[in-house]
Amino acid sequence: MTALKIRSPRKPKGQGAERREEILDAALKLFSSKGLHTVSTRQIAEMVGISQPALYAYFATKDDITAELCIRAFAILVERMEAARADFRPTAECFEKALRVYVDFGLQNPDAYRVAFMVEKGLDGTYKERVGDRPMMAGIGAFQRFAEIVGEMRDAGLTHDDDVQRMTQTLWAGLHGLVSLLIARADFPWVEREVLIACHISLLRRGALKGVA
Amino acid sequence: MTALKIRSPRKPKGQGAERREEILDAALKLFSSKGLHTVSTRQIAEMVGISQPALYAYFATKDDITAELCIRAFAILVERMEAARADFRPTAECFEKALRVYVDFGLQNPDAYRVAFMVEKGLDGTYKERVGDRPMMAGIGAFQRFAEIVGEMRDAGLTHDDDVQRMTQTLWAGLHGLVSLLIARADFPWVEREVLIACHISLLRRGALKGVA
DNA sequence: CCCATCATTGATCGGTGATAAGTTATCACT
DNA sequence: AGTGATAACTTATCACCGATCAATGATGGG
Repeated sequence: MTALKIRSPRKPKGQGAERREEILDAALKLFSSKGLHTVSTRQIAEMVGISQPALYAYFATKDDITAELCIRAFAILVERMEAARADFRPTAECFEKALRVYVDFGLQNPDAYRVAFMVEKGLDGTYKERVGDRPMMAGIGAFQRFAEIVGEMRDAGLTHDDDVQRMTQTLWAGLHGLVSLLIARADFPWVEREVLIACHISLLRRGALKGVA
Repeated sequence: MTALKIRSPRKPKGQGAERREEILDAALKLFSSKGLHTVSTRQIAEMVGISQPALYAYFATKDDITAELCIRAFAILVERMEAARADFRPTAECFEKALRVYVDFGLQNPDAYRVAFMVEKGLDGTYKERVGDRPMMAGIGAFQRFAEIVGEMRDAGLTHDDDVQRMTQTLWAGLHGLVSLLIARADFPWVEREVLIACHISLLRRGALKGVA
């Protein structure tokens, strides 16, 4: 019988279909500890336990690996933003809490954050051509969740700026600056971290909202 | 005569001592057009008109070239910050102008800015060991000029926060976020750039200063 | 005129991302 | 069991990278 045979996945030497996950895990681990540029495909392959060319069966390019990690990082961020939006009401307190969700995400997932927002993508556009703008689309997705929250604040008449996109981009930039600097320049003589974060978020809140000086 | 012979610079084939400047000029030009990672020492050498190993007579490492460019760029920033401070009076207008000096500098020297604040320095510290923190120190020099301006605003009783370091770090993070994202994510669907900058600076000003809602 | 000096170079090293061709193992089907 | 197709993987290799080194060649001093 076997009227219609479903192609079953083979698992010859390694764990088969999980191989791709193993590669991503190894890559993220290595990127986190050694930095993106200093990690080679051979190192990734060695950690997975396969030969270096074997990677290219799952990813066309090294950049594709980082792009995939980037997309996943954004997915996590989207998840958290949606959670934050679930019990959101347009108040200054909720607003600050949403900003903190972003900061906490970045600081709790510094590796993912690095890959998502701090990776240098060549100016000539070769990266974009090869990898497509899927990572960018994922980023915009996360951004839009944030925009929805800002939109609710605007609708409640609490924001200084009526343009949601503009205000969201500004706030995002403000948050990203703090997170990226804390991650990339951990050895800078920062003021105590929690104090700095609270101070920064307060500043953004004062700058964004009306009548909460 | 010639009681004391000054070592006269030799100019065997090229222009001698100016060679170093030529290298820096070529490197900056290439970095600007093609991005930091995709430019090779051979390309730099070819543009200067010398062989690739000849570079290493002037710079110990490729990173040293970028570091030198970075330091020079920040010298310019310090210069601009001091110029901004020269005719600075503790008003909201002057304050915004100072913020804009930083943003303009970053956008006009994206490669130097990258090297100073956005380049991934392997967490193992190999980069730092080779090149030192001279680029970052140069950046911090500019940071301190900025702190002086914030200090004047505080002394005039215009800031929300009395702690100058804390406030300066917060503002710096806010500015850095905008600059670094505009540089690294140039293809993001940003609101019109000038508008976004103005909006961002206004937000930071509202968040930092009292009674200028 | 010769020599010491030093900027400069071709050759080369280990390492990189990526490709091509060949090998092995598993499958469907007889 | 045997066969062909194919997926998974490997070895060998390519062009290029940053960096090093012995050799080259021009220069100025004695």
